[in-house]
Amino acid sequence: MTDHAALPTRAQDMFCFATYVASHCINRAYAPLLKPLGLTYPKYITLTLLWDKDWQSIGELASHLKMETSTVTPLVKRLEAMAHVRRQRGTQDERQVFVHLTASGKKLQKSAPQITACMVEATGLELSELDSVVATLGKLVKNLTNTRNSKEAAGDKSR
Amino acid sequence: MTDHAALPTRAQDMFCFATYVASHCINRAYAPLLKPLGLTYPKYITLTLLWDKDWQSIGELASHLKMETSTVTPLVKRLEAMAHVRRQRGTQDERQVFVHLTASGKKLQKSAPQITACMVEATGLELSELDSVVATLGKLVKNLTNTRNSKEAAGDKSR
DNA sequence: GTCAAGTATATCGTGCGCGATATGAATTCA
DNA sequence: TGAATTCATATCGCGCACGATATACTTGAC
Repeated sequence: MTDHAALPTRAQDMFCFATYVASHCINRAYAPLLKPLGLTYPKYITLTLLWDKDWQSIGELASHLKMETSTVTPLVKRLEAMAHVRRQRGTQDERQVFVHLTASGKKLQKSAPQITACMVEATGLELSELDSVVATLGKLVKNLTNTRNSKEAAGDKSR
Repeated sequence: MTDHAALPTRAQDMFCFATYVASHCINRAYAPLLKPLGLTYPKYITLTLLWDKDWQSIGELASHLKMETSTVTPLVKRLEAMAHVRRQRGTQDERQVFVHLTASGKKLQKSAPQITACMVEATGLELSELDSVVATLGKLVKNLTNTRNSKEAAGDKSR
């Protein structure tokens, strides 16, 4: 306990480390729940986005996931190989590829509430605590993504 | 209103999704700060653990990172290839491999405070908010790892 | 129409991260 | 002592995730 350092130096005290570790632990906790469905967490979360809104483009999905299209493209292809989604070139703009659910992809949604309940239960945390984490991390993500693109987007007049 | 109705269904509202996305955003934010040092975030966090305590075994590092040794082994080998650490078989127990810092590995520690400050700044969050996230995710990780290894955790220490 | 610039997705190489499996050392026990 | 078991690490195959680059399509200037 040193009082002169406001910023932590040990990995254990850093929010980055905590998020990094938690992310992998959550992934591992999901694995046994998703395995019976033949899904991984990235595949599952992509389906979740499509359950919320079907027919999204690769770019749209990547934007929600905060990921590069170079990650989403093969991910969607694997989902297509499992026949859960289908890819279709846009008619208006042929550069775009729209992803939509098949019957089997829609069917998986029925398993979601059970899986969510399982995960919340496994954390051993109150819903209020989880909500708080979601809110704070949401702000963090917003700020990190904003600062990345601020050079081009925002005016650089102030210097 | 049942308890079930209180659980979110949209990906955007789930703590898993929030943690997943935040983890990758943090990784991306670190990249430009670590690139001048030739490091990635997993390499950096491993060095951080060694700065806190030098001469740790592969298993010890894996335990702190909450990762499999199959992940840590090649990670440490890459750090060794960069001459930041050296691996050495244990003399007492020759199954173990101890990792220790070289001069160049120790030297990198000087960059850490600046990097930490940069990251905290980039989040745009108060230290109290970050501390809160660390605390809650810490409990989450503890609970998730406990349920996985509940058998061993029960009465192994008493021997 | 044609050329230039911009956009959406795809491809490639590298670095994680995991489970399953292998190898060799240490420990237990018959 | 020697066989069986346990343990620490290593290896392998697969699935992400990224940046850099390529390709095909669209838009705008002329």
